[in-house]
Amino acid sequence: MTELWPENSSIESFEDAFPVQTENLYRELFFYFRSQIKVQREEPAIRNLAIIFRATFKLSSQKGFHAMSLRDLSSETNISMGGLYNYISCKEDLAGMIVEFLGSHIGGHIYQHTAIATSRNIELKLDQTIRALVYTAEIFQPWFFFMFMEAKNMSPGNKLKAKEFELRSINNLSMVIAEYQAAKPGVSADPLLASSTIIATVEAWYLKSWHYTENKITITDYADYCVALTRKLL
Amino acid sequence: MTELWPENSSIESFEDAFPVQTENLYRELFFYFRSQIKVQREEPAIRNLAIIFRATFKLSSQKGFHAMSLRDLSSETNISMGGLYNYISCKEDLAGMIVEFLGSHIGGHIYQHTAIATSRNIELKLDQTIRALVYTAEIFQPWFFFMFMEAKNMSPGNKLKAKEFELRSINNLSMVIAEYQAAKPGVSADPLLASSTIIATVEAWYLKSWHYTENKITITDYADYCVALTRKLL
DNA sequence: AAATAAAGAACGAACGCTCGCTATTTTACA
DNA sequence: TGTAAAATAGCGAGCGTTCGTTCTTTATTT
Repeated sequence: MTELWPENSSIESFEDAFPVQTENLYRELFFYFRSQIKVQREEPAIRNLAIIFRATFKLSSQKGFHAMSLRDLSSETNISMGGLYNYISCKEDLAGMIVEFLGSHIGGHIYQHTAIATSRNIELKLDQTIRALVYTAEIFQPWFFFMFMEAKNMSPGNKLKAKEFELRSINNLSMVIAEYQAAKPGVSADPLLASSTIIATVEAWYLKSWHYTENKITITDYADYCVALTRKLL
Repeated sequence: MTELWPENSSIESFEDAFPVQTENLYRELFFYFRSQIKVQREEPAIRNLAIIFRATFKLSSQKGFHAMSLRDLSSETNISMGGLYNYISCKEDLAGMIVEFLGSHIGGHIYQHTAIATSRNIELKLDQTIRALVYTAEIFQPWFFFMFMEAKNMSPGNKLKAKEFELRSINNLSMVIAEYQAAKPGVSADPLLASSTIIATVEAWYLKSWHYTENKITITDYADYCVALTRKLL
């Protein structure tokens, strides 16, 4: 692979170009929350944060965050109750960290990174905006799933953050669609309804991932489909 | 309004024709579960079942079913702890009744009622299948929302029922789409991907109802949009 | 008077969370 | 470089509280 994103539109080139690398995810999370995490040594902290968050995603996707007890989390992670509390201030804060990190840190990168890079060609910009939505949905699948499913059960502050994150993705897409429509006079679908269908289709990827793996639909298939869908809609 | 569903495609005519009327909903629910409900006198039973189920939808949409305690439910309904247990056998059973009643009783009617009635004209059949999905999503909004959001947190048995219910709607739509495509040789979109986008769009109506009320999009607008969307997709 | 429905105190289990303690790693000095 | 001291990380029993559930008592309806 010599060409880079966005000229090369594969998920691999997208991942290479994306500011937050999967292998550095929990390193970044550690530094993001360093002031509120009691463990200061990098080596155990990053390792345990990865273990704790992955276990949280697993357990809360199985039975829901509220039904997951900290004793469940303790035995899933092999970290004691007291050990867990070196990384979180309270249970609700664990959900808060997920929302905050996805919303502010990762979300901040998503919109800077994708559309702007391809602004010279509006067709390409629209395509790659859609593709970036699908790819981030894939790369951060457990994060998005958690955010969608648990948002309504969170504290008001965290609930607000989750809602703002979703609205940002809708508005960002609507703007790109409006820009596309301005450049193509013949096209005049309702941008709001169109973007809500597109977003819902992207969301389906991480909400019903079992459905697509069962039917052997790959992320590449799905990204291509979403791009084609968008063209048909507008 | 003289014409009846499906020739008249408004939600009002759909409701008139639908076997389960809103005003009789909790009467039907009472008789469906009569054997396991301790209160046998109709008057208080139907009244309290309506109060209990509506409060369950309200509270669990606010904080999640698991986080809703039976003391929350007791004070929301003004029914004592002991009183609640005259209507449910345990808390999980309350979720089970919702899944069972929506899946078996109401769901049983949905597919018998809609598509078959309009089988003479495949275009009309497709349109009215979509419309029926949107209208039932509207009429039973709290039920569908609950089912979607709480399914993964339920007992294995209830989880299975919820999944079967969703698969039934996907399969039913896929069949109608396949039938439509067979009659229109030029059309050849992937029925699975198309139906998953359509279902996701319908689901968006009851999952993000706040979004559509904020933007003053009515159920009629949305049903029209979904029909148009389907035509564009295939 | 008999039967049914509603009430709410009481129970054991499980919850989030704390805290005194042990184990491990780093630092400081020889 | 080796070792004692200091600092950090991890542990898990136990705290007060709240949970789902039960059961006896009271109120209401037939």
